[in-house]
Amino acid sequence: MTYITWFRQDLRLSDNPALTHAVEQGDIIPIYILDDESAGDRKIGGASRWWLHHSLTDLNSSLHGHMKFFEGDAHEVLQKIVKHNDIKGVYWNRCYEPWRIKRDKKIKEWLQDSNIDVKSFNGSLLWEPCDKQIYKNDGTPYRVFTPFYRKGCLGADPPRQPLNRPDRIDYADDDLGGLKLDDLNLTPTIPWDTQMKKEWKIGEEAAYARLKEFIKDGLSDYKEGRNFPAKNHVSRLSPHLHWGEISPNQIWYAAQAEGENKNTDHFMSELGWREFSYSLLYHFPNIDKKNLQKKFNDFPWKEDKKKLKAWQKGQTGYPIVDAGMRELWQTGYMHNRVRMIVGSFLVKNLLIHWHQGEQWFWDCLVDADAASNTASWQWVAGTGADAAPYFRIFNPVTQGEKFDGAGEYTRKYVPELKNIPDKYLFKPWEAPRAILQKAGIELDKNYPNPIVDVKQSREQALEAFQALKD
DNA sequence: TGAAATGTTGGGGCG
DNA sequence: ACGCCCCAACATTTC
Repeated sequence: MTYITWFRQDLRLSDNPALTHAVEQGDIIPIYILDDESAGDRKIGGASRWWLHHSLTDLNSSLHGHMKFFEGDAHEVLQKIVKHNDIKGVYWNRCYEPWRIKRDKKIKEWLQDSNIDVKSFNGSLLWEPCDKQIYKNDGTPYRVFTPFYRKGCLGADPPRQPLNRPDRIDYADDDLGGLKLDDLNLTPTIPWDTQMKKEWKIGEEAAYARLKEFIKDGLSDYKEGRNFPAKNHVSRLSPHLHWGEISPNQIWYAAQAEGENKNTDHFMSELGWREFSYSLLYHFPNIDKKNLQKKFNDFPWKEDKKKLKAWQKGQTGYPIVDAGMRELWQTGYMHNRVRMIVGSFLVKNLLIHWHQGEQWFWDCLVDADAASNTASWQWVAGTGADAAPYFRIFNPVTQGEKFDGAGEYTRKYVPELKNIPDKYLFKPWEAPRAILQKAGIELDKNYPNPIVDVKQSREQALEAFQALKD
C-alpha cells in the first residue's frame, strides 16, 4: 500500500498532520512539485526560490533522500504519477492562495472520482478562514483586526496542540522517476546569495533553534524592543513560518508556555496578524490587485521609474529608508519597523502605487507570502482593511532618530555615512560643510541628496487623499 | 504600529 | 512679593 505525501508549504516532519496521517496508513512517497504553471503572476520570487532550495535540501535529508521532485502543473504531474503506480492515497496540508485553492479543489475532485483516498489538513494556520467561529455575528468576515483577534480567534476553540514527529517513516519502493532537486534550478546563476548564505540557517532544525533563541533572548522585551532594528528583539521566524519549517502552533504554544504578560501577548498577537492576513486573502481573493477600500481606485499614483529605482536600490538620500532597502537586497529580509517606514515613503512621499512595492518585496523577500505581503502593503498604503489612516505618514528623519538613535542599524547598511555624527545621520543634507567633509561625505557624489522633499511631498499626498474624500 | 499644529501648564528670570 | 513673559514639556487636536 503506497501513499503520497505532497509537501508544499509545510517543509517539516514535526507537527505535520498530512505526513502523520500518511505514515499511519502505510508506506509513503514524499513528493514536491514546483508548480509555476498554475501560479499565474504569483510565481515564487527570486529570494524565495533560493530559500526553498535550501529548505528542500534539508527536508530531503531528513527524509533520507526519499523525496521525489517534479516540475509543472501539479494536476498533470499527479495524473502521471497515479497512472503508472499503485497509489492508495494522497495527502497534503492546505494552502490558501486563491490559485492554489482552485487547483487543489480540482485535484481533490479528480482523485475522489478515481477512487483514491484523498485528504487535506490544516498544517499552516491557527484558525482557518473557513472556520465559522471566527466570523462576525452577522455571518460576514471581520475587517478590523482587534475584534477579529480578540473576539474571533481568542473566543474560538484553541489551536491544535503540535503533533510529534512520526516515530518512524516507511518508504515505498517506487518507480516515479522525477527530477533531482538541482534540476528545479532554484538557485541563482549569478551569485547574489553570498551574504544571504551568511545571514540564515535554513530548515526545520534551524527554525526550531531560532524559536528557542528568540524566546531566550528576545521575547522578554518584545513589546518595546521590536521597534528597534538594531536590537535582537524580533523573532525573524517569518521565512521559516512561510515555508512551514515550523508551524504557527509550535510557536504559539512555545510562547504561551512562557506565561502571560505584555510581551508574550504582543508576540502572539503578531501571529494573529498573520491569521488576519490569511483571512483577508481568503475572503477577498483580489486583495493582491484591488484596493480593499474602493475609494482609492481613483487615486492619482505617479509613474516614476527613476524614483522607483532609487527606492529599490537604497539610494533615496534618506538614510533609514536606504538602510532598509539595502538590508532587503542583501539579506532577503527587512526589520518590521523599517518595512513600515520604506512602505510609507514609497506610497506617501513618492506617491508610487503600492503594487510596485509589493512586487519588489515579493521578489526580494525570503519570507514573501501572498497573504502577509499584500495585506501589509494595503495596510501601509491606507487602502486596506483596518489600515493605517491615509494621513499617517512616517517622517523618515524622525523615525530614524527615534528608533535607531545611535545609528547602529543605519550605519551597518549605509557605511558611507559611518563617520557622520548622530545629530546629522538621518539628515546629512543639513550638516555643515565642514562636518560632511570630515566624515568623507560628498552629497550626490558618494551619497545622494534626498530625491524628494518629505515635507512638501507629505502635503501633496495629504491633498491628494483629501481630494478622494470629496 | 504618526506628524505637525495648536493648546496648556508651570517654573524661572526679571522688572 | 508679585505679575509678566518666555519657553520647555506635555497634552490635545487636526490632517
